[in-house]
Amino acid sequence: MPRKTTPVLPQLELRDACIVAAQEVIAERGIENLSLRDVARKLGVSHQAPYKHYPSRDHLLAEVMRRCFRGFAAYLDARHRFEDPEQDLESLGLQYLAYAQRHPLEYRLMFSTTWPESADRPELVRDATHAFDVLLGVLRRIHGDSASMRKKVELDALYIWSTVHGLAGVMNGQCVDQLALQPGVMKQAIRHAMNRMSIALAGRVD
Amino acid sequence: MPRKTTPVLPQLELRDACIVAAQEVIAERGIENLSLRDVARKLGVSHQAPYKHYPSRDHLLAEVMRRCFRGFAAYLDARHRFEDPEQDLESLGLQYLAYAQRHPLEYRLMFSTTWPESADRPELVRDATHAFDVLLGVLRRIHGDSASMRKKVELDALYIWSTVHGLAGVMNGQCVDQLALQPGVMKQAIRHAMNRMSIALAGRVD
DNA sequence: TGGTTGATGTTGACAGTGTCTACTAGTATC
DNA sequence: GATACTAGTAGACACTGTCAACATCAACCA
Repeated sequence: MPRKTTPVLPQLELRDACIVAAQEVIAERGIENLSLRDVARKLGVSHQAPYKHYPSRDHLLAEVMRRCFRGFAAYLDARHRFEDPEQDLESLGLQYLAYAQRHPLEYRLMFSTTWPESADRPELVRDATHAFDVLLGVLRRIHGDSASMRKKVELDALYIWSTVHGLAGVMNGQCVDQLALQPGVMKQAIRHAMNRMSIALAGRVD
Repeated sequence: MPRKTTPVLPQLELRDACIVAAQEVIAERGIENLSLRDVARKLGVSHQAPYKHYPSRDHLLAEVMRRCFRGFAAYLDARHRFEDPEQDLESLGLQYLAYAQRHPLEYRLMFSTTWPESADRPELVRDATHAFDVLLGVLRRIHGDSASMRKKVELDALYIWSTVHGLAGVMNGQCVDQLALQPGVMKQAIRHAMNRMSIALAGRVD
């Protein structure tokens, strides 16, 4: 007969502590160098202790990713809101880019890491697609939510996501430092790309 | 006194064979599961043999990446050329995306993998930035190469790169399958984004 | 009350990994 | 022929993820 009581505190503590320790290790040594044994050592427990809470290293990593997605979603939701949906869209884009710049590690973890196979798909997906859902919401405020507009909204959402996501990737990718651009170009790049995007969205497309 | 003769064939054979085997392993099991010992086993040599040609696993990986960049550059250079620079730009973008779709693994390896620290920087960088250089070249044909235009060209190059690169990332990312989009949207997404981008580039920006 | 159960932890082992060292065989140069 | 260098092998090391077998201990039920 399974125990029906809720687990007591110390148990939850280790489960959460694993996440925090894992994030620290990732910040110090990178995602690919994350080791469960490091996490255990950092917490002063045996190398098998984390296995009582996560079936495998990948499950732990998946949980870290899920929390990143949640943090990212919360960050986007905390953006400056505007009545005007066009302004709100810009605010959303800038907030997206701000996150990518302030949390490059988390951003890389979310969008440049092969998802662990063991990832708890439905849960992870829900958190992961939140940014896109927000984007869809803003676009619906612009284009309306009629059936005829639905496809258009999604197409524009993909376009915007591509540009912003691409910009984020380019800005903290490894290549961009090596490009020997004119001075000041990188600083202007975001502003310029956002302007171009606004022009694009204002235009008509069949 | 170091030997001055050029190395004979069999030595080069293993050096190159390591790359091919590594690419196979990556295709089968993914980048993060690439092991030098796998490579050695695949080639029927001892686990230490590859070390005679590459100082470390990372050096081998860097060489694989370099060849990917070269193949990518060649693929772009083999695109359909147009007299009209605007058409050429579109051709370049589509070719870029075609590569990303046909060689998702290589694309991921080049743009979503942390570069090995041991990477032979100048060599790798030269091959890695080729795509960007081509893009700059096309834009110079449009805007001219005057000093006053240089910054503008680079800004537009970054914008275009972001959009195309972002599109490629979105198209073969892990998230996009989970978005439950309207039927047919994904197929149109590239066309739509390219159209939007053309509109953006046709517009004026200060 | 005492036995059972399940959660949480430990230790020890295993295979697999990258890499170091020490060795062998061959070959080009002096 | 002596020497030096290259390309390869074999063994060891520390590290990894993970499996299995234990130890505790609180909660539950007879």
